[in-house]
Amino acid sequence: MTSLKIYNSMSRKEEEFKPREPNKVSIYACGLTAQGPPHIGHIRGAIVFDIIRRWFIELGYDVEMVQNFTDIDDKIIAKADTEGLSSEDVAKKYSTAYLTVLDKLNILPIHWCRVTEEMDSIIEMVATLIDKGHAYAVDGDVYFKVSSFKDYGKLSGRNIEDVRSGYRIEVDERKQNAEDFALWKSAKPGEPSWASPWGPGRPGWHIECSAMSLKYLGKDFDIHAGGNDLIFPHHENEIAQSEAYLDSEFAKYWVHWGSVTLGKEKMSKSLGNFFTAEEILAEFDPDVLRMFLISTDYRSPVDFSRERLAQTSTAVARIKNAYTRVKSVIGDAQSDPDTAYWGKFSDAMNYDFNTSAAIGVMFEVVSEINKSIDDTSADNAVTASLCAALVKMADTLGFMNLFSDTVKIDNDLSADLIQAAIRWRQIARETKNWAISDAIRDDLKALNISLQDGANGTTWKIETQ
RNA sequence: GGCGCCAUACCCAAGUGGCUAAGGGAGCGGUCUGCAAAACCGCGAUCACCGGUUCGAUUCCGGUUGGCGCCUCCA
Repeated sequence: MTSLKIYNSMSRKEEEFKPREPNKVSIYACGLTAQGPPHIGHIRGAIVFDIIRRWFIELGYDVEMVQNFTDIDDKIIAKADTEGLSSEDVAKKYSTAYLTVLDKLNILPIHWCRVTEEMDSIIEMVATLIDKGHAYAVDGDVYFKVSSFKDYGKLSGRNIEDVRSGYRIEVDERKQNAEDFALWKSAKPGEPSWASPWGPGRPGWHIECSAMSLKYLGKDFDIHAGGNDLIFPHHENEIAQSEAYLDSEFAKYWVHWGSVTLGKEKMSKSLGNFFTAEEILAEFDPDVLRMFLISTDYRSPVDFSRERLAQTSTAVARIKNAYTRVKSVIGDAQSDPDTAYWGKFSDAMNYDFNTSAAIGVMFEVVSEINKSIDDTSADNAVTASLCAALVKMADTLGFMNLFSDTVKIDNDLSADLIQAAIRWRQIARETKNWAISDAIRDDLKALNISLQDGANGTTWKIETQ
């Protein structure tokens, strides 16, 4: 088997994946701040790490997958004011919305953690950083002293001077240097707060991910993932505080996915140019959304539009059509997946999860299947192995509905009745009784069953949507 | 200004120095067909531009042009 290559943002190269422990992989993916409905950009992240994870499972790894919710921060407090809810309820509302969407999208279960439930480990980490001289407390706030960490900027390619000169917002004068960032923020009157050695307050944004990933995955865990907009400052700061705390390496591989754009401009909550996952899923099948988002390399930006999603629907229908047609030829014949195509698919996935190429292979299989349907001399055993390869590929990529409708009815009396109707219609056709022939087809159509006449006989499929 | 990423056909998009530059959508022509739908066959790319390295560059290096992201909160 060829080895798995992963693009590591730290080295900016594809590297051979070597797990910390044999056959085990630990992944931490930065989650979201639960302050608004999840949009397509969030969904892309979820689907990217879901596919990475499914491929590790396919390769035989035990996968430990942790993701966080930021359930307390400035924006949540602000949102609580405008919505007339508590911060806690705001966080609960939007984290639940995200979980609901993940469920619809067939995302594998995740080990969730939440900032408000991890205060002890966060406070311990901040205290240790102060003890080690990497942080200082001022008036109830705690800041990380960036100049105390030699490697600062190694992920994003910046140095401290770059960061200082690029600093555009007003600098809090209590900070020793502009680039220092908050580990702990004191609470203003009326704000939710937690007790700490520096007074009541809440964690800064970056410390939570360090504390939670280290708590659940341990030092030197395998993969730290997130959107590429998190590289600076979030991941850079995580590295600084974590490696200063550990005196050793934090995570081994850094995986960053690209943004979703709208008219080439990044979709984001602050710009307001986003589609929510909910509204898109009301219009399109989850498999169509998944297919759309993974037909571009995960590291590149992907431009979102309903037109492109509609094109993807057509492409998805091609796969469904091939499957339903071939099923009515080969029936339930079981077979091992075709090794040549599966090998090609694996090679694609093993090279930094090249889903675009992998999907290309799926369509090559679809094409082969379609040819075999019209070819009366085709070997059904070969066709069945192509079909098995297609199903395995779709499962591996996390598609859920491509084949389910047919499978459901295949095991039912209905399938036999449909076949009977097709025979009656064939008799009508042979006697050129088009009225009866079309009536049968129309009646089945009313039941969402469509018929297709081919050189090799008539096939049927369930119409979805 | 600093730090990065990107440029492949009408649109989307893969491409790990050498083999016909994958695949999807749209289009055009044909086959099959009572009609319909689906499918099949055929048609299409001097790989943004200019240099360099190499026997050989879409691929590596430098520059130019154009686009995008991060440097405030972002997935």
